[in-house]
Amino acid sequence: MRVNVYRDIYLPLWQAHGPQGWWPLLSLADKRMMDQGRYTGYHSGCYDFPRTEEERFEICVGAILTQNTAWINVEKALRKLSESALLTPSAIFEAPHEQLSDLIRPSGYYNVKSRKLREFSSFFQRLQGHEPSREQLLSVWGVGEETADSILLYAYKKTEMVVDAYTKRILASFGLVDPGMKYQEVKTICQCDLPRDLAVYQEFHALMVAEGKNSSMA
DNA sequence: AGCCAGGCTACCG
DNA sequence: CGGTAGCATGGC
Repeated sequence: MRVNVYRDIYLPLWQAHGPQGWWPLLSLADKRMMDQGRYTGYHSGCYDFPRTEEERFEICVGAILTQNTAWINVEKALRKLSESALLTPSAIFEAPHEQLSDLIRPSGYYNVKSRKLREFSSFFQRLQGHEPSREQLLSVWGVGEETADSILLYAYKKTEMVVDAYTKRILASFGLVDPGMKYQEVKTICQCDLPRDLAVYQEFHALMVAEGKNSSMA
């Protein structure tokens, strides 16, 4: 019988790891835990986020900073931005490159990411609170397919599956995808077996990462 | 002490 | 088109 993504992958991972409560937010984090290198900004079992436009923007910034980067380092950068009152679109857009790149240094690629954040901040301001389309997001310099879908799924609660390196690796281990398969193809494979439900989509992606992280394969 | 992390762009053939 | 160098820090 053919592997079913929901029955054979999602449900077992849910049983193993439980609800992940993505996307993590600074406002929900315990600073003492964070100082020990443990991130605690999750909200397991609650999908009523973001609650404010500030939280929405924070998710977008995190989505850009986490490109090919461990979350622990993104968290440091986010906290620095927040402490310097630079976690708003206008502040980031107006900040000098030197200051911005210095604050986000821990998340790596700080010169490129500094530009990406400025470009995105400009875009976000122009939205005037409206929801961006996937196409609009992709038109922003520094936003690719995965980042666009992360923003749509977690910041705007759209049922768009996020496909990352872990997802491809895990689905490949089930023989569902070939290495080198395009983003959209993998996305379609995930979405066709999963109920079109926000919580399921968010948890599926988060569970992929949880599973991918603790099984240090390759 | 390497290896690698929740990618994307630019440029090459 | 597909393939790949470049970007960079910090944790394990």
